[in-house]
This record gives sequence, structure tokens and C-alpha cells, in this order.
Amino acid sequence: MKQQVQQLVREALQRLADDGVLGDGPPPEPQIERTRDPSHGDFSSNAAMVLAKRARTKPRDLAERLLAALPASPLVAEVEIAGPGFINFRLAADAYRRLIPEILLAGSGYGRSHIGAGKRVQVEFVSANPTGPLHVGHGRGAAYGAVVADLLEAVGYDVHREYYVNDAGRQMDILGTSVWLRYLELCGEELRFPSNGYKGDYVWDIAAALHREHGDDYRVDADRVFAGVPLDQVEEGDGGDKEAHIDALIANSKRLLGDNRYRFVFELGLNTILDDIRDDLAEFGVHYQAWYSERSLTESGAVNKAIERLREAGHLYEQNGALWFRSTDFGDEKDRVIVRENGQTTYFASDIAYHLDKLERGFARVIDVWGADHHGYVPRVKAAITALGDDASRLDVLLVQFAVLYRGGQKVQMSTRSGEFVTLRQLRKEVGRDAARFFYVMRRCEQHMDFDLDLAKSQSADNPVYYVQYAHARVASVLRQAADKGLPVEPSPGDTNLDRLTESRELDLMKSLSRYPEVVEDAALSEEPHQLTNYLRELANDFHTYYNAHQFLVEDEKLRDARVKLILAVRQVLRNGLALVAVSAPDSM
RNA sequence: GCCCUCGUAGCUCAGCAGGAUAGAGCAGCCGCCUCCUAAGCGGCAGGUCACAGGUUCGAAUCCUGUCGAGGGCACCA
Repeated sequence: MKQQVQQLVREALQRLADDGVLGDGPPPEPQIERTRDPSHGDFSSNAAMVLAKRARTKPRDLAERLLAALPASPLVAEVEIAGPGFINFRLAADAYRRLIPEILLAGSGYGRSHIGAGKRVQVEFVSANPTGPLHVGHGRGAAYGAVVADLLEAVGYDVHREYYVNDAGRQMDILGTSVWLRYLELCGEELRFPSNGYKGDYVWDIAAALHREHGDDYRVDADRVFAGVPLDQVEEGDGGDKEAHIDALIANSKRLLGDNRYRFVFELGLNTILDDIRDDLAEFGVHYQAWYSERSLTESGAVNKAIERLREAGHLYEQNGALWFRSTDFGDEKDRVIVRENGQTTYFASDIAYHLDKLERGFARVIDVWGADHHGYVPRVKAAITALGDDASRLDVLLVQFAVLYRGGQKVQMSTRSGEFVTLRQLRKEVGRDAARFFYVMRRCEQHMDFDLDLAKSQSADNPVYYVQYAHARVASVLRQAADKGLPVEPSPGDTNLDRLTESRELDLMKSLSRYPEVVEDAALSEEPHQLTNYLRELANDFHTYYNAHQFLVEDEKLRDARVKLILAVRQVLRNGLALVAVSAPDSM
């Protein structure tokens, strides 16, 4: 609808340009926006103000000429010049009425478009280390990434969703060792669990599974495991070193178990947790096209290849036994280590290889959804891409701020270190998938979020999820009532009877319905799902207002038919919008 | 110390590729069910858009600085 108005202005501008009114060059693309104030009509263009300087006229004079050049259209009921030079359009009620059969015909396709033109976009999100279950912070990234991906798909992009699995590196070794130590405790070994180990209950569970399946097969005397290991740091200033302590334990684990058996324990931990994450996300309505293994990058030689390319391009140097990437040449604040003194490549090296791989796979755009705590990481990844001769602007990093949970007005304390964090699974169990999904994307991602658990659980109008779902359920309820009363619920074809929709609330509702495709497009292109949830709330509000003001199942057959068609269209749009945020659209509450 | 994000109604947040009197939801106050679910609707009240400068015909929106909140500054991932 907006596009149709835009087309009119575009033609008018072209005419003025042909007449030489606009000075040199082709006319610019006109900006059309929905008005805030209904007294300004439905749409507004600031073209005259923007082009006044170029045309060397006053904005209002140019607006007059533009108005005169505007082609006639049945769409428009009224055009006027207002304020400093805005051109305001009021559309004909029929233009809105015609939308209803369009929506009913398009069904789940209403609001979808082809702006993306099938361009391939990759969205990588969550990508949490498989060292423990997902917590509520990951949940926000999961919901956000999933909705951004679905939105982009809805506007015609070919979307590839990917989870980068950090299945290599020290953190994973710490997990493997943690599992083994817990297992040894289950075997009856006495030991002091390292302060830097993973202490969550899930580690016990994995250890228990190992013990159940393999008895004492992996048992080694605790004394041998801790032999020659530097002191742990139990509390501040006790002279211990928890990093050196855990590293030595890892080394001992590898040595005492041998490669194959160490690998077995390691894989057991990794796979158990990864399976759990996979299930968790699937239950949350989050699905991926690929789970990309970090380890595979090393094994395929991709990491070495990336390093070689950087070396050939002259961006590497050696210092203190390590290999560094001169990222400061590309705007990073300091240079970064690629290969450590001990010969191991860093996580960053893998990440360079991974991003190189992403770009080589030919995605027009690559979107990374990261936790805000990784923001310092952005410049170095972009630096690496630039250094490799690619265009860093193809990569878009979206940073998602943390969510702070509130229960009973109190902040829910969380600490990853002690293993006391609320998991995504617990959250889903407490508030349900619908509320979790909706609440997570209700706010701009860069906004710190207060997640009110009590509100998310409440079955009241205060809760925006119930509010929107209730609107959907009410439509279904009306249809049930119609059936009970023996009234025909099959709507008439096309725009039959729609001229009976003359109430202001009906027009408001139709206007809201007409905005939906614009909302989806804006939300998708700006990667802002909250625009969609806000819209859904507004649409639900328009519907509830209408519901309260008018009876739908009236005696007058034609009016009844018209109103039923309108609310069917409302139901369709609510369904489509809720589907995009993966929230259910129930027929009864 | 340096860097990033944020600071809008009592609370939670929209609005920010500059535009017409700053919006919504809670909470507060006042109304609305013999009628399709009141899990709803309407109304009132509530703001020096953190602060100070600057750019502009025009700034919540752009720039600089100050203050405040969160985060980041590893040969961890």
C-alpha cells in the first residue's frame, strides 16, 4: 500500500524533473512514511522539503507543483499540503476494504515478500560452548537470532542458520577433565575438585553415565592424577594458581588415560551436552541448517590455510615465540596472537578460518549474533577479513545484551562460576515457550533487558503474550458462537459486502492490517524483531477495541458477512505474525 | 586508564538514515458486562527526552565533552 503511494510520488517527481524544475540529475527515490497523527492523513512525503534547495524554490511552492503533477488514482481520497511542506495523503476507504480478500487469499503468505531476491544470508547464533547447558543469556540470543532468520526468510532471503560448535580448545579440556574427576569420585577416589573445573550437576550426570556403563575401567589413583600438580587457588591470596592447577590436571589426565581413552571421556562430555543443547533449542523452536565444528577446521587444514594466507599477505610476525597477526593495521587496538608459544593455534585462528569459510561459501551477507560481552572481538574479526582481501562489511555482528531476571520484584542472582545459573530449560518450564520467545524479542537487542518472570507467567492483560493470543482466541470463539447459532461462517467471495464496513473502528483495524507487510519488511531489514511484537500488540488492541464496541454476529446478513471477513483477516495476520516469533496462536485460552 | 553499548513518564520500553503538539504498556485515579470469553474496552493524570555545548530553517534523533549504568580490554573460548 505504501509502495503504491510511493509510485504516485515517483511519477510526479519524474514529471517535474522532465520539466526541468528539479535542477540536474535524476529525481531521487521519494520517502513515504505513515503519519503519526491521523489528522495528517495516512501517508506523508517530505519530498518537497528535501528537494526545495535543489529546485531553488520554497518547500511549499514545490509541494504545490508536485501536487499538480501527481497522477490521479482511485487509491487516494485526498491530498493536501501541510506544515512546512509535507504532502499528506488520505486513502480511500475502498483501498483498505480491498485488502481483506487479498489477505484471506494470501493466507500465511500475507506479509511475505521477495525483497531479498533469494540472496543467500547466513545467520550464526547461540554458538555457546558445549561445556554446559544453555542458560537464560543464551536464550535471548537464540530467540533473537531465530526470529531475525525467520524474518529475513519471510522477505525473500535464502537463509542459512548455523551453530558454531566450539568443540576444541582448553575449555573443552577442562570439561573432559571435570567429568573424569567426578567419575573418579564416584569410583571412590578422594580428591579435591579444582576450583576452575565445571561444578554443575550435569557433570555428575555425565560421570555417572560413564561409571554405569564402564565401571572402574577408567579408574586411576587420585594420587597419581594430582602428582606434581601445582597448588590450586581456593581463596584469594593463598598462593595457589588455579589456571596452572587445572592445566596440569588436564595434562595428567591425557597422559594417564592415553589418547584414545581420554578422547572417549572428552567426547562423552561433548556429545552429551551438545545433544542436550540441540534438544533444548528444538523444544524452543530453534532449528539449524548446520552445526559447524570448530575441530573440523583444524582437521581439514582450514586453519593452517588461513594462517598461510595471512602470512603470504605479510600480516604476520613472530614475537616471544608466538605468531602474531598485525590487526592494528586494520583498526584493531592491539595485535593478536594466532599461534601460541606452545605451538597451539588460538581460538581466534579458528575464527578467522571459520569466517573465511563463511565468505567463501558465497553468502551475500553473514550475520553473527553474539553476546554483548564479545563486542571487543568484533574489530579483530573484521580486521582479519579485510587483511584477507575480503569486504568486512559483508559481515554484520549483532550484539545481544544480557537479560536480567526478576522474580517477586527481586533480581535473580546468577553466577556462572559457582554453577548457579538459571538454564534456558528452567525458564521455559517456568514461563512456557510462548512467553519466553515473545519476551526475549520484545526489546531491541542492544537494550539491557529486565525479564520479569512473574509478568511472563501472569495470565492477564498485563502480559503482552496473552493479550495478543487472546485476540486470536476471541476470533475463534466468535466463529464457534456462529456455528452454535447455526449461522453460516463461510465468508462470501471477494469484496462482496465489504462496503458495509463503515465504522471508524473498522477502518482503523483495516489500516492496521495494511501495515503488516511494511512492519515485517522493516523488522527484517533492520534486524529488529521488537517492531513486530509491538505491532502485534497494537493490532490486538485495535481488535479488542472493535470487539467491545460492536457486535459481529448481527441479524443483518450482509453486515455480518462483512464483519466476519474482517475478523478472519485479523486472525490471519495475528497468526502470521505470531508464527514469525514462533509463538502459538491458540483457539481458546 | 582506553574502547563499546545504553541513559526518554513512578516502573518496563517504543520513537533515533533530523522533520509537523515526544508515544505505548504497567502502576495511579474515573467509568463500562441481562450482550460473541471483563484474560477485554474507554477516559484522566503523568516528561527541562541524564547534563552542557555545537551543527541545522528545524535535534530525543547528528557531533564534542561531563556524569551515571552495564560490558570489554588473555599466548581462555
